Amino acid sequence: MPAPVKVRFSPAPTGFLHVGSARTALFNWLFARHHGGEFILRIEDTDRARSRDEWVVGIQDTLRWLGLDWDGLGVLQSQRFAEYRAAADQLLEGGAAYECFCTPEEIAARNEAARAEGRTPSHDERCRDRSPAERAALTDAGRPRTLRFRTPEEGTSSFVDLIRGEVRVEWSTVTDFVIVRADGTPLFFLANAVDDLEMGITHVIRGEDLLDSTHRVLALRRALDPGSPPAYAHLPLILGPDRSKLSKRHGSVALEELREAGYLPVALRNYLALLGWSPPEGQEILDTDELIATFDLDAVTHAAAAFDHQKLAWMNGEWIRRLTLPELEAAALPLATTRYGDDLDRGLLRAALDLGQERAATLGALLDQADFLYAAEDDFRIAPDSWDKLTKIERVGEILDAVAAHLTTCEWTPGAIDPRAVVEQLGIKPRDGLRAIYTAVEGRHAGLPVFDAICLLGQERALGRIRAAQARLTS
RNA sequence: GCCCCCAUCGUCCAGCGGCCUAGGACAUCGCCCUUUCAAGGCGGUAACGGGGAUUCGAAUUCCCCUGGGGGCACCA
Repeated sequence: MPAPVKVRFSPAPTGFLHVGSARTALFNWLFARHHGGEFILRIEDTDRARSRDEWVVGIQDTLRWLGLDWDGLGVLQSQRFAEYRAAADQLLEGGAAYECFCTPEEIAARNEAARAEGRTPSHDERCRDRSPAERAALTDAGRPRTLRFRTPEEGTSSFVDLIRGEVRVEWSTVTDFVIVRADGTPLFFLANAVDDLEMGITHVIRGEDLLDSTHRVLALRRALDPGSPPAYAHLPLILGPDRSKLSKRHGSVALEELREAGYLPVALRNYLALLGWSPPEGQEILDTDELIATFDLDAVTHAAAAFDHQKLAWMNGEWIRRLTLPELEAAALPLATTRYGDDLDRGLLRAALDLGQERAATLGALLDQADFLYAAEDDFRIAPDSWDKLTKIERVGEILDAVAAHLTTCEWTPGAIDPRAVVEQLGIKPRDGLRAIYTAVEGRHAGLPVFDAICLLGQERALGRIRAAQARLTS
């Protein structure tokens, strides 16, 4: 029986969760769930200066919202410094690591000098073989002291990546690296290797930006433990639409922003899963059970993928349409209360969602179309570009007159409110004439089906808005 | 500069030596439907970066070039 799968998602709490990390979390989660294994959340907050508690909370909150539940309580590396210290001592005693007395300033100056002379900047490892006497003298002189891991001077490092196959690099191009800061706190390499070992992580699935560092982590791991290290799989990176590094400049890349814009977790999981992976049958729309059932690291792409907001929006629309009305209402309620208050009219919300469901790409866009229902008459505003369009409609005054007349006399039920006939009597095609009504009543030239919208709004308010438009037109 | 990874339509993927006159999806264009805008239906445009090599046969294998991305921290 193969060892049970155990993976971890290990973000640094230095900011919000963005689509790249979210995709990494998702792939780890899918892999664990597919194999019936464990998915651990490990917060890598060894850099106390950059880590913030609020980001720890924020990342957990976003992960829960995304639907990626983790097993166990979640681990904070900042609470395990004693373990890392013990491991560091072990490495120092065994000679795998050594004390380095170079200051950051000195190293920077040497690199600068190297560049000036046209040489490749590289750590010179001058502290590598200092005698005990030298070390004592430097310590007595009050020099700061870091712990550096000793990498091989020659030979080749190689490991088999689950996605890319064998990856190799010459040790001569890898310099010794710091594993304990001068202040005694551990760095990523140390904490990472120690935790993966102690937690029994079987598979490390992470971004390709960490590919080169794997050689170093593996060397450290070997110095710590003779057993088999975890298998590694490096995911292709997610790029911006222009294929450059993904950043704020490219629009919403923070999951929280997407959440606020009204993207559905199920749609996000679906879209993110398809960025760098595809199921055997090639379907585009997959629910989470299907994702779990068909996910396979072997099918992960090798090349970086560009993040495409348009496709995400399309997919989100697909998922909005698949929701039942109660599900849609539940999904939209948090955003709706933010807009309209906690005591908003739920019946009105439900009716608006029902009318808008088949056309919206995001919950936010859907609610944009509902704003006119919640606007008090004093606050009701018509979008400038929409008003502009209205004024250009031929015989718009006559149209508004006719519709107003219809609304004063017609029965006030959903089916009875239908001004198409009166518009047609003017010799105007309903298609062309009705555009004005959208703007006058809904404040925008494109929105919810206007007959139903008028019905929801009520006779007084609907007529009031049409008359206001007429007045503005003649003023 | 050095090291590593990668390379099929604008974008995301399929293709894993013959089934490819290269398939699907998003986007885009046209038509239909239509209570605006959408959604939906139908149809179209659009790609194997270049050069060698292997082979009866290459998008699929190998090499070089080019291009893109990543790494080279007392960040992770």
